[in-house]
Amino acid sequence: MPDLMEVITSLAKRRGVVFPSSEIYGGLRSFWDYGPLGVELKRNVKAAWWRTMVQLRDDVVGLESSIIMSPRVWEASGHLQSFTDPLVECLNCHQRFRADHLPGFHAPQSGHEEDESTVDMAAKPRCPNCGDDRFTEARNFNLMFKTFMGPVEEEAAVVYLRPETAQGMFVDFVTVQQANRKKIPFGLAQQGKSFRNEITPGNFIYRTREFEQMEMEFFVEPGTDEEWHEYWINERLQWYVDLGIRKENLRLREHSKDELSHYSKRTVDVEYRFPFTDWGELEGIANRTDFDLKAHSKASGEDLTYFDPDREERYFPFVIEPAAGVDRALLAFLLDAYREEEAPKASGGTEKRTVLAIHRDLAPVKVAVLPLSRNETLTPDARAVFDLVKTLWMCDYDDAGSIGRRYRRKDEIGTPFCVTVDFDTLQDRQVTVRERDSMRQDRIPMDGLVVYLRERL
RNA sequence: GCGGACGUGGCUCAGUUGGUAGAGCACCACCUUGCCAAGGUGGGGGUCGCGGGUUCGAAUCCCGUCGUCCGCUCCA
Repeated sequence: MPDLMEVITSLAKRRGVVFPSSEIYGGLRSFWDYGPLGVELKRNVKAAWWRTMVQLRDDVVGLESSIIMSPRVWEASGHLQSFTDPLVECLNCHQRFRADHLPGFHAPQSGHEEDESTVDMAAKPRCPNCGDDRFTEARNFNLMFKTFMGPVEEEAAVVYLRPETAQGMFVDFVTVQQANRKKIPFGLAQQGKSFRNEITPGNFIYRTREFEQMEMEFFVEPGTDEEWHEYWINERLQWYVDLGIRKENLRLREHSKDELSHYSKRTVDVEYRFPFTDWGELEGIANRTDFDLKAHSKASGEDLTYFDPDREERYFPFVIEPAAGVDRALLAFLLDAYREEEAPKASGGTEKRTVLAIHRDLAPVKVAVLPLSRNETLTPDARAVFDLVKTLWMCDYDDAGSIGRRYRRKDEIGTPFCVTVDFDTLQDRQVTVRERDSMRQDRIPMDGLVVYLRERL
């Protein structure tokens, strides 16, 4: 098989799942649009997450905070300082490095993100590539997108697009906790867009500058945080398994001390075996301790502690955060579901069959209604079946081309069930239901179709 | 941003030493067909990424720019 990423990227474009943004202007690097099937797929990924993380639990509630927040949020959270990478370029070979990753480099004072600090040459860091010790000045590069609020582009009106959804949940913690009478342990869950001006985006929708997150902040009593951390690590790994990702393509990876985020005490990633890298992160489960609530308390002057009625005292809860990327999860689901099989051909021999064996809950279209041929005697019944089924599931009506061709088209986009109306239907009021994975066919009475499908969807 | 490769219809590509664009697949219509990518006929679609330059003339040469892929780096 040719490179799987190319196959998936091409399939995504061809079938209107995902394609480059602003393409008529040559595209815009690292931005992507979701077409009709992509939207459905993405909505399904998010819905599946919401269902397990919010709907099926009594200790997690939802939130939708704004993308642009007070700039003071990002000062307090540490993102203005710590989301800044000091970059230097080797004057000899022009390779670029994070200055603070070079041995012997003295990190510049962080502060205003546009400062250019002088590199301490006395320390003599060496280029890891060519060994030269001459570098450009360190340039602080903040990963947050900046924009201006109000009519005048003045410094006072600078605001940022959020680089994570989490801060909304910290800032709103007390309000939700009190308004909804939540007792610890409980969590706030949120899905939404985040923005990071990554130095090097790429690999299709794996790393983009505009992306969607699914994050949950779980507030717990200090001392129980490590236990809860373990709990959520396992829950989150299982979520991907339950949605059909093969276990051998998943693993957990512990962050080393020096790669921990500025807010984290311990982080474990759920990783997927992406084709373009050995293992790539799908989701990070971090123990954020009481870092954020404390920081916001201090910066805002508001008391963000929690009163524990059992212990009869106030404290800052610890936070366990499973933070997943919607787009890269979607990519993993696509990659893992893609199959090329040999299927028997009518005229003998076998032929390639492309199947997206994606979990039913994620499939963009659940049912396709296919009249055996485009024929006005079949149309009324076929339309009637379509009009019924579409009220319950995303449904396709397709009468263009041969029946075999249409089955293959539906396989390629992962439609789990095809309902075929044929000439016998006119007499026996039965339809053929064909299942994607097994290619099994059942003859089902039309008035029992919904029950049949409901049992399998 | 640096090094390397590359940008021709929806997809995969061809295009000879510069002479004003082709194929297969896909798509649409009609006919035929009737349960796993069938056949026939007809059809739509490309200012050859974009912008300059050289030339009588450029998809083919030069410059710039945008974008893609692989490395360096980063995270959801």
